[in-house]
Amino acid sequence: MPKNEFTCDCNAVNTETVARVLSQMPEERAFERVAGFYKIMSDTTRCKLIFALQGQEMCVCDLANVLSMTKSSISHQLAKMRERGVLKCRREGKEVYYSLDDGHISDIFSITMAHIKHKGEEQGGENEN
Amino acid sequence: MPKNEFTCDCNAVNTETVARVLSQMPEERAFERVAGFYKIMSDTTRCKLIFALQGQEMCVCDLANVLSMTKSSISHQLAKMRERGVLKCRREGKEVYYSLDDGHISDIFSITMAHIKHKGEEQGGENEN
DNA sequence: TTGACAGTTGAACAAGCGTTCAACTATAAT
DNA sequence: ATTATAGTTGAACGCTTGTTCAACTGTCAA
Repeated sequence: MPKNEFTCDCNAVNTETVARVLSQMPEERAFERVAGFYKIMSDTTRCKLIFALQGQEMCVCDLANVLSMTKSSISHQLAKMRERGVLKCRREGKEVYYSLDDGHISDIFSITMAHIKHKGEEQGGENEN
Repeated sequence: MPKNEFTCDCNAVNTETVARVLSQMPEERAFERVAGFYKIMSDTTRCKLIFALQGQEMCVCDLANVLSMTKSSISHQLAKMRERGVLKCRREGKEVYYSLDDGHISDIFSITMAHIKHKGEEQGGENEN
């Protein structure tokens, strides 16, 4: 992503507004963190994993059963979520148990779930894999 | 996405837990909606647009200036967000003004921003485009 | 009508991503 | 040691996605 400094191809219309918003804009890094946070929750498989792990820890095998997916696929996603600090894990014998590592995740997830339920079926997404 | 019914390649370990979680799982459609919601916020460009539009409506040209990006690129993203019900727009002369169409978006966005700020620099994402 | 500017749109391209597959490690039981 | 099961990992595949480019529409002013 080159993300040049001046790829903008037009002049501002409301210069005051532009200046004000520009002065309030957080740094690039902040947006990367927020977007990254949302990205980790932007997949149905990972959403299901978060849902399943609300309430108790679960091993890979059981999660694979709940989601009807292969251990490999689940493991890849769990690793990604762990890297991001969303999940933590501990080994117990042959099994590795995963659990939510961050209360905020569960909170935000619940809020969003409620929001979605509230919005209802009015238009729901058609094209989200 | 084939998403077969029985691609799971192992037996459950804690059958009770699996059964309980399975009985509580929302339908597929619900997860698609939640994941879709997060997906629309999982890109730095769109996060910046949401941030910029908290407080006032703005035209494409001004948004392009704030983000230092081309009108085309911005327009593509705005269209996507509008389709999803995140934004609404109105034309005024030559300009088209966009604004947030959903208070929940702003709420959840703010909560997440605060959460990210709270987590601080401890590990921040390294690989999010 | 012509020109300028705001905005949209579709095709194309490259980068990113989720699942699959196969090979691997780790633990436990025989 | 051998076997079985739980889990991980990297490469490969195909699909998705963000930006670019060029051509287009819409509005206003001269």
